[in-house]
Amino acid sequence: MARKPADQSVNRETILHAAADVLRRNGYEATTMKDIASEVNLTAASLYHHFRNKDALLLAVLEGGLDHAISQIEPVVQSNKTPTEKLHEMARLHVLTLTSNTAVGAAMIFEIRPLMNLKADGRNGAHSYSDDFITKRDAFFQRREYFELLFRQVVKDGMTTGEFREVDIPIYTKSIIGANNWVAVWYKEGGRLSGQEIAELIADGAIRAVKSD
Amino acid sequence: MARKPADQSVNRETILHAAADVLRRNGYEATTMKDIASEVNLTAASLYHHFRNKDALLLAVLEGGLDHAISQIEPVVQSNKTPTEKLHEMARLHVLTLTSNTAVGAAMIFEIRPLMNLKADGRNGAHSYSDDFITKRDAFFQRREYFELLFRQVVKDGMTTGEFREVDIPIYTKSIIGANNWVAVWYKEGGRLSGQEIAELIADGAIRAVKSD
DNA sequence: AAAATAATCGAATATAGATTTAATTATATC
DNA sequence: GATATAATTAAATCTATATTCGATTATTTT
Repeated sequence: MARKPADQSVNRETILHAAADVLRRNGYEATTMKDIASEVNLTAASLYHHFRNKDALLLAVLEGGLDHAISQIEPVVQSNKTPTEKLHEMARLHVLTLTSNTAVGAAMIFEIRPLMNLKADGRNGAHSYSDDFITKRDAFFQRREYFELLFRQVVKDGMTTGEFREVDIPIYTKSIIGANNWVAVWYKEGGRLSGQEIAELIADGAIRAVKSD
Repeated sequence: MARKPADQSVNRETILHAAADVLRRNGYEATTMKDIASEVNLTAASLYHHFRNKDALLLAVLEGGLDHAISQIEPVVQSNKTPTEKLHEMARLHVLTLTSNTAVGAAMIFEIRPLMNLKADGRNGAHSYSDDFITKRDAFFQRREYFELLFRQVVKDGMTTGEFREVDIPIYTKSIIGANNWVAVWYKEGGRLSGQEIAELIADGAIRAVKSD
């Protein structure tokens, strides 16, 4: 057996989905190429036809997740709603994103640290990361800051219009995002509340925390 | 060289502190015994004199962190303050715990998943976890639930007294804890605000989210 | 229907990293 | 001071991966 017939063949997207799933279960470091490969009925070796290496594969998963989240939030910021409405909708969509794709959601949280603090190898014989990987990693973090910036902007606008009280913008933005992100940690499908309901409740709380008296 | 003179000798506590630090930087999976050993000028082999294995060592760090957090929160719950005061103080102390010990704080977040989803080895030749480890792991999670329960109880009390609006207790508790926990992700010493200030601000937000109108 | 390209695999390579073992030296106890 | 125990190490072991390589078969292009 070598190349599989067309209908059993696997494409990049399929691999990314599977990888996200494995990542959610095991985390960055504990995820093996074999784990991912098995998920799509390939061997580890075959993955290297689709991705340069493990780093590249896993980073691609995170990029996809972040892009999706941003694509949800961005239009809301640009709409002509009030800051209150915007913030509510943004928080709601953020949580919804996390509940509907827990794989990516959890990755967005748990893989940050391994990515931030790349093992300072290089001296010892360990694999040092490719330039390409570092570049993409940095771009990922910039985009992640942009995501947060979108929230900050709306909080700021709300303070300007007087809808929001005078809060410390970075702190409150991070609090809101933190509360949202935490959902990815505990949410399990089939629980008492739907993703929709949870998103709504959490968004309500976010607004309450910043609303003027 | 074999046994070092008394003043260069290392004890269990010292190792745990160092381990917490390495853990914060690298995370559970990426932390090697050598990493920890170097931090206290030992060899990896020496660690096995103090701890049965890597699992036991790392779990000990988490246990210590959680115990400390609980020891901070528990007295507040048992005090005769109002629920509003209690919740504020609990959130404040929780955040303060995280900023003053970021190592443990981050561990409490990032090591949950690797611990929850232990690689389902056993079939293949991989090391399966010792019974002792599993037992301690489970105890850790139970204690972690207890920590959350303390918050839930106060939220519930606040609803009873009417100080808090009718919120969904689990969701709001998790939101508050999530916002708090997130601090461990972004907090860096020497930033614009002190841990004290940050803790205060976040606690304010937590109260606002649940306060009655 | 050749020729080129894509997708896959088994097997080989290389290595890091947990754990074990046996030896060595420092403290403690008697 | 002799004996036991504690702390440490270097070296060996063993295994799980990541990654590479060459061969093989399926599509696609010409």
